[in-house]
Amino acid sequence: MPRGNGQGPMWWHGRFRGCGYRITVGREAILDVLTRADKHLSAEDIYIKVHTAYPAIGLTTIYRTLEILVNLGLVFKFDFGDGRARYELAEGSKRSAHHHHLICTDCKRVIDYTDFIDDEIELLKQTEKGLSEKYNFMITNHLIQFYGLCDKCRKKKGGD
Amino acid sequence: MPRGNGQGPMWWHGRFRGCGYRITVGREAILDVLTRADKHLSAEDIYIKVHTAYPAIGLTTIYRTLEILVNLGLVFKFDFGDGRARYELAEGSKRSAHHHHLICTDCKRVIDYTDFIDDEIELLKQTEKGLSEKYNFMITNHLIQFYGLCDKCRKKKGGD
DNA sequence: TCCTTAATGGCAATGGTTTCCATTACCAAG
DNA sequence: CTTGGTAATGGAAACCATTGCCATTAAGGA
Repeated sequence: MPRGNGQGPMWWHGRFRGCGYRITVGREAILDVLTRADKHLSAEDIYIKVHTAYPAIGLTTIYRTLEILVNLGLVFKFDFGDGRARYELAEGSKRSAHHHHLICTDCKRVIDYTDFIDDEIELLKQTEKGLSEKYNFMITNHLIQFYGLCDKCRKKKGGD
Repeated sequence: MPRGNGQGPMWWHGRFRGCGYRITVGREAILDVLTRADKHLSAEDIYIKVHTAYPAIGLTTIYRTLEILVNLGLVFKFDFGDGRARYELAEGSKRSAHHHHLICTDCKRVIDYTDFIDDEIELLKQTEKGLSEKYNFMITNHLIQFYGLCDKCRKKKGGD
């Protein structure tokens, strides 16, 4: 069933095999769900979606596969503060242009934004360069999140 | 015992009382530990330190107090990816100039850096302004973290 | 097709954090 | 200085996302 959705002939197979990982039905299903999803999903979200098509696949496999994907850099793992991790396909795969997150600390809603990204990326590059040199750190990734109250929660809280 | 360490006459008492919270020995001890600490502590770290001076204070109280402090904006809560939250006093209190974090994904070491902060803050301000307007979001806080391998772990992994 | 071994699934275990509830102790009022 | 209402507390149990364990299954090279 997960035939790549016409989105290219299993772009990740090579990367997977190259690292000695086998291609399995479960892994294809998980990648398929991640590819279709246009927003961050929790492990359980993914489990539920995969489960409808492949009831045999267990939650443990979801976690194990996600760990591999994160390590391979194919998937990003986020913590939005509600106690469960969220996953989304790294850019370069298909969907999902590079974006950052705006998180409502009240209702936990998450907004992806791509505005201002160019300037942010530019600064990040410079900062990463400076930091790598000064601390002899090999930077592979970054996280930028803004926290606050979304419009709805602002109103709920009364006025400002 | 926690007499504010001569660092000012309980700067947080007013803020606390103003919100209807009572001043208790446990809370003073926790604030004291946070004030002395110059790095991020886990709830358990704090518990252990508080516990030596006040064995009667339980872990539950640590968590409850930290939650209040975070809500009041007196303390920041971080997730460095090792399964336990870290807390540190917000700037404006005493120590801790504004800084961001550099996290080793291998050994979980965390480096605080203040370099480049000025440029980052400048850009963040602009971005926050733009985002607030566009999404009608009241931004109260931000999180910037860089992930990668620290010098030691780079060597361990073999060269580059 | 066969065989080695990675991958899997179900369930138990883990561990940080939260909930519950009876008890304690702030602290404003008298 | 007492008193009383109620927030705060602690200890243990509950929670719950995530991980470990192990016997079973199946990828995929030979």
